[in-house]
Amino acid sequence: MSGIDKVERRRVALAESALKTLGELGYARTSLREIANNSEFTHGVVHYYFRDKIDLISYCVRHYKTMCARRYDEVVETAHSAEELATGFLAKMTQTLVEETPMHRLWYDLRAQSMFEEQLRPDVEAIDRLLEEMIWRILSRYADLTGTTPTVDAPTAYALIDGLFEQAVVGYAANPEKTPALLTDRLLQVLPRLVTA
Amino acid sequence: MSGIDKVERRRVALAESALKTLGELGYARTSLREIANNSEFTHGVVHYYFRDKIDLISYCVRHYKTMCARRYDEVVETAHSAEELATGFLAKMTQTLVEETPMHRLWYDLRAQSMFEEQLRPDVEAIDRLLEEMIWRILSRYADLTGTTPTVDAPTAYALIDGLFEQAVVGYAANPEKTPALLTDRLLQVLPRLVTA
DNA sequence: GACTTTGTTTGACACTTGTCAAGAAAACTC
DNA sequence: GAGTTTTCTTGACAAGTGTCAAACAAAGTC
Repeated sequence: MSGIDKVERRRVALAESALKTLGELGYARTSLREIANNSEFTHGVVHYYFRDKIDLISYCVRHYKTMCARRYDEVVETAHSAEELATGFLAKMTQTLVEETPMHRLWYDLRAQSMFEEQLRPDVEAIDRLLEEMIWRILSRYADLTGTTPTVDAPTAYALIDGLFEQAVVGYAANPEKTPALLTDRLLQVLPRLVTA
Repeated sequence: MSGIDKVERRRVALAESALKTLGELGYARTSLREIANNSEFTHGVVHYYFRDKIDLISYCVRHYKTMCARRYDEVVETAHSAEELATGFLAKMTQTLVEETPMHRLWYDLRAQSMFEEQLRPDVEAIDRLLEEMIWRILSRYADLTGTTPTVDAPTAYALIDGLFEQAVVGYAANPEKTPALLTDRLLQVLPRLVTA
Protein backbone atom coordinates (compact mmCIF):
# COMPACT_ATOMS: atom_id res chain seq x y z
CA MET A 1 0.00 0.00 0.00
CA SER A 2 1.46 3.31 -1.08
CA GLY A 3 2.39 5.99 1.41
CA ILE A 4 -0.04 8.55 0.10
CA ASP A 5 -2.83 6.01 0.28
CA LYS A 6 -2.03 5.23 3.88
CA VAL A 7 -2.21 8.91 4.70
CA GLU A 8 -5.53 9.14 2.93
CA ARG A 9 -6.79 6.15 4.88
CA ARG A 10 -5.89 7.80 8.17
CA ARG A 11 -7.63 10.97 7.10
CA VAL A 12 -10.75 9.02 6.26
CA ALA A 13 -10.64 7.18 9.58
CA LEU A 14 -10.24 10.47 11.42
CA ALA A 15 -12.98 12.10 9.38
CA GLU A 16 -15.40 9.28 10.07
CA SER A 17 -14.67 9.43 13.74
CA ALA A 18 -15.11 13.18 13.66
CA LEU A 19 -18.39 12.83 11.79
CA LYS A 20 -19.69 10.54 14.51
CA THR A 21 -18.88 13.10 17.19
CA LEU A 22 -20.12 16.02 15.09
CA GLY A 23 -23.38 14.24 14.40
CA GLU A 24 -23.81 13.66 18.10
CA LEU A 25 -22.91 17.11 19.42
CA GLY A 26 -23.25 19.48 16.49
CA TYR A 27 -20.68 21.89 15.15
CA ALA A 28 -20.79 24.40 18.00
CA ARG A 29 -20.09 21.95 20.80
CA THR A 30 -17.53 19.74 19.09
CA SER A 31 -13.87 20.39 19.86
CA LEU A 32 -10.81 18.77 18.37
CA ARG A 33 -10.07 17.12 21.69
CA GLU A 34 -13.56 15.68 21.87
CA ILE A 35 -13.12 14.30 18.39
CA ALA A 36 -9.80 12.78 19.36
CA ASN A 37 -11.21 11.36 22.60
CA ASN A 38 -14.02 9.60 20.78
CA SER A 39 -11.48 8.05 18.44
CA GLU A 40 -8.49 5.78 18.80
CA PHE A 41 -6.15 8.68 18.19
CA THR A 42 -4.75 11.50 20.28
CA HIS A 43 -5.46 15.13 19.66
CA GLY A 44 -1.98 15.63 18.26
CA VAL A 45 -2.64 13.23 15.41
CA VAL A 46 -5.61 15.28 14.34
CA HIS A 47 -3.37 18.26 13.90
CA TYR A 48 -0.78 16.15 12.13
CA TYR A 49 -3.22 15.19 9.40
CA PHE A 50 -5.23 18.40 9.23
CA ARG A 51 -3.91 21.93 9.19
CA ASP A 52 -6.59 23.24 11.52
CA LYS A 53 -10.14 22.75 12.63
CA ILE A 54 -11.76 24.13 9.50
CA ASP A 55 -9.56 21.93 7.36
CA LEU A 56 -10.83 18.88 9.25
CA ILE A 57 -14.47 19.86 9.16
CA SER A 58 -14.25 20.77 5.52
CA TYR A 59 -12.69 17.39 4.77
CA CYS A 60 -15.47 15.73 6.74
CA VAL A 61 -18.10 17.50 4.72
CA ARG A 62 -16.46 16.48 1.48
CA HIS A 63 -16.19 12.90 2.66
CA TYR A 64 -19.80 12.92 3.77
CA LYS A 65 -21.05 13.89 0.36
CA THR A 66 -19.70 10.73 -1.20
CA MET A 67 -21.98 8.73 1.03
CA CYS A 68 -25.27 10.49 0.59
CA ALA A 69 -25.97 11.80 -2.86
CA ARG A 70 -26.27 8.40 -4.50
CA ARG A 71 -28.65 6.92 -1.97
CA TYR A 72 -31.61 6.68 -4.30
CA ASP A 73 -29.81 5.63 -7.46
CA GLU A 74 -30.71 1.98 -7.15
CA VAL A 75 -34.37 2.78 -6.65
CA VAL A 76 -34.36 5.07 -9.66
CA GLU A 77 -32.70 2.49 -11.87
CA THR A 78 -34.70 -0.57 -10.89
CA ALA A 79 -38.17 0.93 -10.64
CA HIS A 80 -40.44 -0.11 -13.52
CA SER A 81 -43.49 1.93 -12.58
CA ALA A 82 -44.22 5.28 -10.99
CA GLU A 83 -45.84 3.46 -8.12
CA GLU A 84 -42.71 1.40 -7.52
CA LEU A 85 -40.47 4.45 -7.76
CA ALA A 86 -42.57 6.46 -5.36
CA THR A 87 -42.82 3.77 -2.70
CA GLY A 88 -39.15 2.87 -3.08
CA PHE A 89 -38.14 6.51 -2.76
CA LEU A 90 -40.34 7.08 0.26
CA ALA A 91 -39.08 3.92 1.93
CA LYS A 92 -35.45 4.85 1.43
CA MET A 93 -36.04 8.37 2.60
CA THR A 94 -37.78 7.45 5.84
CA GLN A 95 -35.16 4.78 6.37
CA THR A 96 -32.25 7.19 6.16
CA LEU A 97 -34.19 9.66 8.29
CA VAL A 98 -34.39 7.09 11.06
CA GLU A 99 -31.08 5.31 10.66
CA GLU A 100 -28.83 8.25 9.91
CA THR A 101 -30.45 11.01 11.90
CA PRO A 102 -27.17 12.38 13.28
CA MET A 103 -25.72 12.77 9.81
CA HIS A 104 -28.73 14.71 8.59
CA ARG A 105 -28.78 16.88 11.69
CA LEU A 106 -25.14 17.65 11.08
CA TRP A 107 -25.77 18.51 7.45
CA TYR A 108 -28.37 21.09 8.29
CA ASP A 109 -26.18 22.41 11.05
CA LEU A 110 -23.19 22.79 8.75
CA ARG A 111 -25.24 24.36 6.02
CA ALA A 112 -26.34 26.96 8.55
CA GLN A 113 -22.75 27.43 9.70
CA SER A 114 -21.68 28.05 6.12
CA MET A 115 -23.70 31.24 6.18
CA PHE A 116 -21.32 32.56 8.84
CA GLU A 117 -18.10 30.73 8.01
CA GLU A 118 -17.03 31.53 4.50
CA GLN A 119 -14.54 28.68 4.30
CA LEU A 120 -17.33 26.12 4.51
CA ARG A 121 -19.30 27.60 1.65
CA PRO A 122 -17.67 25.91 -1.36
CA ASP A 123 -18.10 22.45 0.15
CA VAL A 124 -21.65 23.09 1.22
CA GLU A 125 -22.50 24.46 -2.20
CA ALA A 126 -21.04 21.39 -3.87
CA ILE A 127 -23.12 19.05 -1.75
CA ASP A 128 -26.23 21.12 -2.30
CA ARG A 129 -25.67 20.78 -6.02
CA LEU A 130 -25.25 17.01 -5.72
CA LEU A 131 -28.45 16.74 -3.74
CA GLU A 132 -30.30 18.89 -6.21
CA GLU A 133 -29.18 16.61 -9.05
CA MET A 134 -30.21 13.59 -7.02
CA ILE A 135 -33.72 14.94 -6.53
CA TRP A 136 -33.91 15.90 -10.18
CA ARG A 137 -33.00 12.39 -11.31
CA ILE A 138 -35.84 11.05 -9.20
CA LEU A 139 -38.37 13.58 -10.42
CA SER A 140 -37.40 13.18 -14.08
CA ARG A 141 -37.72 9.43 -13.84
CA TYR A 142 -41.03 9.85 -12.06
CA ALA A 143 -42.25 12.06 -14.88
CA ASP A 144 -41.02 9.56 -17.46
CA LEU A 145 -42.82 6.68 -15.82
CA THR A 146 -46.06 8.61 -15.55
CA GLY A 147 -45.79 10.02 -19.05
CA THR A 148 -45.80 13.57 -17.69
CA THR A 149 -43.30 16.39 -17.37
CA PRO A 150 -42.08 18.24 -14.27
CA THR A 151 -43.86 21.49 -13.49
CA VAL A 152 -40.96 22.99 -11.55
CA ASP A 153 -37.27 23.29 -12.32
CA ALA A 154 -34.52 21.41 -10.52
CA PRO A 155 -33.59 23.99 -7.86
CA THR A 156 -37.24 24.49 -6.98
CA ALA A 157 -37.92 20.78 -6.74
CA TYR A 158 -34.90 20.35 -4.50
CA ALA A 159 -35.87 23.23 -2.22
CA LEU A 160 -39.37 21.83 -1.80
CA ILE A 161 -38.38 18.25 -1.06
CA ASP A 162 -35.55 19.43 1.13
CA GLY A 163 -37.92 21.66 3.07
CA LEU A 164 -40.08 18.66 3.84
CA PHE A 165 -37.10 16.53 4.77
CA GLU A 166 -35.56 19.15 7.04
CA GLN A 167 -38.89 19.58 8.76
CA ALA A 168 -38.85 15.85 9.39
CA VAL A 169 -35.27 15.85 10.67
CA VAL A 170 -36.01 18.68 13.10
CA GLY A 171 -39.31 17.08 14.12
CA TYR A 172 -37.70 13.70 14.61
CA ALA A 173 -35.90 14.91 17.72
CA ALA A 174 -39.18 15.76 19.44
CA ASN A 175 -41.37 13.04 17.97
CA PRO A 176 -39.52 10.00 16.64
CA GLU A 177 -42.55 7.73 16.28
CA LYS A 178 -44.90 9.94 14.31
CA THR A 179 -42.45 11.78 12.10
CA PRO A 180 -41.63 9.17 9.43
CA ALA A 181 -45.30 8.58 8.68
CA LEU A 182 -45.92 12.32 8.50
CA LEU A 183 -43.06 12.76 6.07
CA THR A 184 -44.41 9.99 3.84
CA ASP A 185 -47.86 11.51 3.93
CA ARG A 186 -46.62 14.95 3.04
CA LEU A 187 -44.41 13.75 0.23
CA LEU A 188 -47.39 11.92 -1.21
CA GLN A 189 -49.35 15.17 -1.13
CA VAL A 190 -46.58 16.96 -2.96
CA LEU A 191 -45.15 14.55 -5.51
CA PRO A 192 -48.19 14.60 -7.84
CA ARG A 193 -48.11 18.42 -7.89
CA LEU A 194 -44.57 18.42 -9.23
CA VAL A 195 -45.57 16.93 -12.58
CA THR A 196 -48.31 17.80 -15.06
CA ALA A 197 -51.60 16.10 -14.25
CA MET B 1 -42.75 53.40 35.16
CA SER B 2 -42.96 50.33 37.35
CA GLY B 3 -39.85 48.45 38.46
CA ILE B 4 -40.76 45.24 36.74
CA ASP B 5 -41.33 47.13 33.51
CA LYS B 6 -37.93 48.77 33.74
CA VAL B 7 -36.32 45.37 34.18
CA GLU B 8 -38.24 44.11 31.19
CA ARG B 9 -37.09 47.08 29.16
CA ARG B 10 -33.46 46.35 30.00
CA ARG B 11 -33.93 42.73 29.01
CA VAL B 12 -35.39 43.77 25.71
CA ALA B 13 -32.54 46.20 25.08
CA LEU B 14 -30.02 43.49 25.89
CA ALA B 15 -31.85 40.96 23.76
CA GLU B 16 -31.94 43.29 20.81
CA SER B 17 -28.26 43.99 21.11
CA ALA B 18 -27.61 40.28 21.43
CA LEU B 19 -29.72 39.56 18.38
CA LYS B 20 -27.65 42.00 16.37
CA THR B 21 -24.44 40.23 17.33
CA LEU B 22 -25.94 36.77 16.93
CA GLY B 23 -27.21 37.64 13.47
CA GLU B 24 -23.76 38.83 12.55
CA LEU B 25 -21.68 35.98 13.94
CA GLY B 26 -24.05 33.07 14.40
CA TYR B 27 -24.67 31.05 17.51
CA ALA B 28 -21.37 29.17 17.57
CA ARG B 29 -19.12 32.21 17.48
CA THR B 30 -21.09 34.54 19.72
CA SER B 31 -19.97 34.84 23.34
CA LEU B 32 -21.55 36.76 26.17
CA ARG B 33 -18.58 39.10 26.21
CA GLU B 34 -18.96 39.78 22.50
CA ILE B 35 -22.60 40.55 23.05
CA ALA B 36 -21.73 42.91 25.88
CA ASN B 37 -18.96 44.58 23.87
CA ASN B 38 -21.33 45.32 20.99
CA SER B 39 -23.74 46.90 23.43
CA GLU B 40 -23.65 49.79 25.87
CA PHE B 41 -23.46 47.38 28.79
CA THR B 42 -20.73 45.39 30.46
CA HIS B 43 -20.62 41.63 30.54
CA GLY B 44 -21.66 41.61 34.17
CA VAL B 45 -24.98 43.22 33.36
CA VAL B 46 -25.81 40.42 31.00
CA HIS B 47 -25.47 37.96 33.83
CA TYR B 48 -27.45 40.21 36.13
CA TYR B 49 -30.51 40.10 33.88
CA PHE B 50 -30.15 36.56 32.57
CA ARG B 51 -29.39 33.43 34.55
CA ASP B 52 -27.03 32.03 31.95
CA LYS B 53 -26.28 31.98 28.25
CA ILE B 54 -29.14 29.70 27.28
CA ASP B 55 -31.54 31.87 29.23
CA LEU B 56 -30.43 34.89 27.20
CA ILE B 57 -30.55 33.15 23.84
CA SER B 58 -33.91 31.64 24.64
CA TYR B 59 -35.23 35.06 25.58
CA CYS B 60 -33.84 36.45 22.33
CA VAL B 61 -35.63 33.79 20.33
CA ARG B 62 -38.90 34.50 22.09
CA HIS B 63 -38.47 38.21 21.53
CA TYR B 64 -37.63 37.64 17.90
CA LYS B 65 -40.84 35.80 17.24
CA THR B 66 -42.92 38.82 18.11
CA MET B 67 -41.31 40.67 15.25
CA CYS B 68 -41.59 38.21 12.42
CA ALA B 69 -44.71 36.10 12.35
CA ARG B 70 -47.06 38.96 11.55
CA ARG B 71 -45.07 40.35 8.70
CA TYR B 72 -47.59 39.53 6.01
CA ASP B 73 -50.78 40.29 7.90
CA GLU B 74 -51.32 43.64 6.29
CA VAL B 75 -50.89 42.19 2.81
CA VAL B 76 -53.34 39.41 3.59
CA GLU B 77 -55.93 41.80 4.93
CA THR B 78 -55.74 44.49 2.29
CA ALA B 79 -55.42 42.37 -0.85
CA HIS B 80 -58.60 42.33 -2.94
CA SER B 81 -57.44 39.92 -5.61
CA ALA B 82 -55.23 36.86 -5.86
CA GLU B 83 -52.90 38.83 -8.07
CA GLU B 84 -52.57 41.57 -5.51
CA LEU B 85 -52.01 39.09 -2.70
CA ALA B 86 -49.36 37.19 -4.61
CA THR B 87 -47.37 40.22 -5.66
CA GLY B 88 -47.70 41.79 -2.23
CA PHE B 89 -46.54 38.59 -0.57
CA LEU B 90 -43.61 38.17 -2.93
CA ALA B 91 -42.58 41.77 -2.51
CA LYS B 92 -42.63 41.58 1.28
CA MET B 93 -40.78 38.30 1.26
CA THR B 94 -37.93 39.43 -0.95
CA GLN B 95 -37.81 42.65 1.01
CA THR B 96 -37.32 40.92 4.32
CA LEU B 97 -34.83 38.56 2.71
CA VAL B 98 -32.68 41.51 1.71
CA GLU B 99 -33.25 43.84 4.63
CA GLU B 100 -33.21 41.37 7.49
CA THR B 101 -30.78 38.76 6.24
CA PRO B 102 -28.93 38.42 9.54
CA MET B 103 -32.14 37.66 11.40
CA HIS B 104 -33.12 34.95 8.97
CA ARG B 105 -29.65 33.45 9.03
CA LEU B 106 -29.84 33.37 12.78
CA TRP B 107 -33.22 31.72 12.74
CA TYR B 108 -32.04 28.84 10.60
CA ASP B 109 -28.92 28.57 12.71
CA LEU B 110 -30.88 28.42 15.93
CA ARG B 111 -33.35 25.92 14.55
CA ALA B 112 -30.40 23.70 13.70
CA GLN B 113 -28.94 24.24 17.16
CA SER B 114 -32.22 23.19 18.72
CA MET B 115 -31.62 19.71 17.36
CA PHE B 116 -28.59 19.46 19.64
CA GLU B 117 -29.59 21.73 22.53
CA GLU B 118 -32.78 20.50 24.10
CA GLN B 119 -33.40 23.72 25.99
CA LEU B 120 -33.92 25.64 22.76
CA ARG B 121 -36.53 23.26 21.44
CA PRO B 122 -39.71 24.64 23.01
CA ASP B 123 -39.00 28.14 21.78
CA VAL B 124 -38.07 26.99 18.31
CA GLU B 125 -41.16 24.83 18.12
CA ALA B 126 -43.33 27.75 19.13
CA ILE B 127 -41.91 29.96 16.40
CA ASP B 128 -42.22 27.21 13.84
CA ARG B 129 -45.87 26.94 14.73
CA LEU B 130 -46.34 30.68 14.36
CA LEU B 131 -44.68 30.67 10.97
CA GLU B 132 -46.77 27.74 9.85
CA GLU B 133 -49.93 29.58 10.81
CA MET B 134 -48.67 32.65 9.00
CA ILE B 135 -48.14 30.70 5.79
CA TRP B 136 -51.51 29.04 6.19
CA ARG B 137 -53.28 32.37 6.51
CA ILE B 138 -51.71 33.47 3.26
CA LEU B 139 -52.52 30.27 1.42
CA SER B 140 -56.11 30.14 2.68
CA ARG B 141 -56.70 33.70 1.62
CA TYR B 142 -55.10 32.97 -1.73
CA ALA B 143 -57.44 30.02 -2.19
CA ASP B 144 -60.41 32.17 -1.19
CA LEU B 145 -59.54 34.87 -3.68
CA THR B 146 -59.08 32.38 -6.50
CA GLY B 147 -62.19 30.41 -5.57
CA THR B 148 -60.12 27.27 -5.06
CA THR B 149 -59.02 25.16 -2.09
CA PRO B 150 -55.53 24.26 -0.88
CA THR B 151 -54.20 20.92 -2.06
CA VAL B 152 -51.80 20.49 0.83
CA ASP B 153 -52.24 20.83 4.58
CA ALA B 154 -50.70 23.57 6.69
CA PRO B 155 -47.49 21.81 7.81
CA THR B 156 -46.76 20.74 4.26
CA ALA B 157 -47.36 24.19 2.84
CA TYR B 158 -45.08 25.67 5.47
CA ALA B 159 -42.30 23.16 4.83
CA LEU B 160 -42.42 23.84 1.09
CA ILE B 161 -42.39 27.62 1.30
CA ASP B 162 -39.83 27.51 4.05
CA GLY B 163 -37.62 25.25 1.96
CA LEU B 164 -37.64 27.82 -0.81
CA PHE B 165 -36.99 30.67 1.58
CA GLU B 166 -34.13 28.93 3.35
CA GLN B 167 -32.58 28.15 0.00
CA ALA B 168 -32.76 31.86 -0.76
CA VAL B 169 -31.26 32.86 2.59
CA VAL B 170 -28.35 30.46 2.16
CA GLY B 171 -27.91 31.49 -1.46
CA TYR B 172 -28.04 35.16 -0.61
CA ALA B 173 -24.64 34.98 1.05
CA ALA B 174 -23.00 33.82 -2.18
CA ASN B 175 -25.16 35.66 -4.68
CA PRO B 176 -26.97 38.71 -3.33
CA GLU B 177 -28.00 40.17 -6.68
CA LYS B 178 -29.61 37.17 -8.32
CA THR B 179 -31.21 35.50 -5.34
CA PRO B 180 -34.32 37.66 -4.76
CA ALA B 181 -35.40 37.30 -8.38
CA LEU B 182 -34.83 33.55 -8.24
CA LEU B 183 -36.93 33.27 -5.11
CA THR B 184 -39.77 35.20 -6.72
CA ASP B 185 -39.60 33.03 -9.81
CA ARG B 186 -39.66 29.81 -7.82
CA LEU B 187 -42.49 30.89 -5.59
CA LEU B 188 -44.49 31.72 -8.70
CA GLN B 189 -43.85 28.23 -9.99
CA VAL B 190 -45.06 26.73 -6.74
CA LEU B 191 -47.97 28.86 -5.55
CA PRO B 192 -50.45 27.72 -8.24
CA ARG B 193 -49.66 24.07 -7.43
CA LEU B 194 -50.74 24.53 -3.83
CA VAL B 195 -54.38 25.11 -4.72
CA THR B 196 -56.81 23.23 -6.95
CA ALA B 197 -56.64 24.31 -10.57
C1' DG C 1 22.91 -1.99 12.15
C1' DA C 2 23.25 3.11 11.68
C1' DC C 3 20.45 6.79 9.66
C1' DT C 4 16.55 9.09 7.87
C1' DT C 5 11.89 9.62 7.32
C1' DT C 6 7.39 9.21 8.94
C1' DG C 7 4.09 8.91 12.43
C1' DT C 8 2.57 9.64 17.30
C1' DT C 9 2.51 11.21 22.11
C1' DT C 10 2.70 14.46 25.45
C1' DG C 11 2.70 18.61 27.48
C1' DA C 12 2.71 23.28 27.08
C1' DC C 13 1.30 28.06 25.22
C1' DA C 14 -1.81 31.83 24.87
C1' DC C 15 -6.36 32.79 24.74
C1' DT C 16 -11.43 32.62 25.26
C1' DT C 17 -15.24 30.91 27.52
C1' DG C 18 -19.26 30.98 31.14
C1' DT C 19 -19.86 32.00 35.70
C1' DC C 20 -19.70 34.34 39.84
C1' DA C 21 -18.72 37.40 43.85
C1' DA C 22 -17.26 41.58 46.18
C1' DG C 23 -17.81 46.02 46.19
C1' DA C 24 -18.92 50.75 44.01
C1' DA C 25 -22.55 53.61 42.37
C1' DA C 26 -27.12 54.98 41.77
C1' DA C 27 -31.95 55.08 42.92
C1' DC C 28 -35.26 54.93 46.08
C1' DT C 29 -37.56 55.26 50.79
C1' DC C 30 -38.62 57.24 54.99
C1' DG D 1 -29.90 63.07 54.61
C1' DA D 2 -29.25 58.30 56.64
C1' DG D 3 -30.32 53.83 55.35
C1' DT D 4 -31.83 50.41 52.18
C1' DT D 5 -32.44 48.32 47.87
C1' DT D 6 -31.43 47.96 43.20
C1' DT D 7 -28.25 48.24 39.54
C1' DC D 8 -23.81 48.03 37.59
C1' DT D 9 -18.49 47.48 37.34
C1' DT D 10 -14.59 45.10 37.92
C1' DG D 11 -11.75 41.48 38.49
C1' DA D 12 -11.14 36.90 39.27
C1' DC D 13 -11.83 31.75 38.76
C1' DA D 14 -11.73 27.23 36.61
C1' DA D 15 -12.40 24.98 32.58
C1' DG D 16 -11.90 24.45 27.87
C1' DT D 17 -10.19 26.02 23.30
C1' DG D 18 -6.97 25.75 18.94
C1' DT D 19 -2.39 25.49 18.08
C1' DC D 20 2.17 24.05 18.16
C1' DA D 21 6.76 22.12 19.23
C1' DA D 22 9.87 19.01 21.31
C1' DA D 23 10.54 14.28 22.63
C1' DC D 24 9.65 9.71 21.41
C1' DA D 25 8.55 5.43 18.60
C1' DA D 26 8.09 2.95 14.23
C1' DA D 27 9.11 2.11 9.62
C1' DG D 28 11.76 2.32 5.92
C1' DT D 29 16.41 2.79 3.49
C1' DC D 30 21.12 2.21 2.51
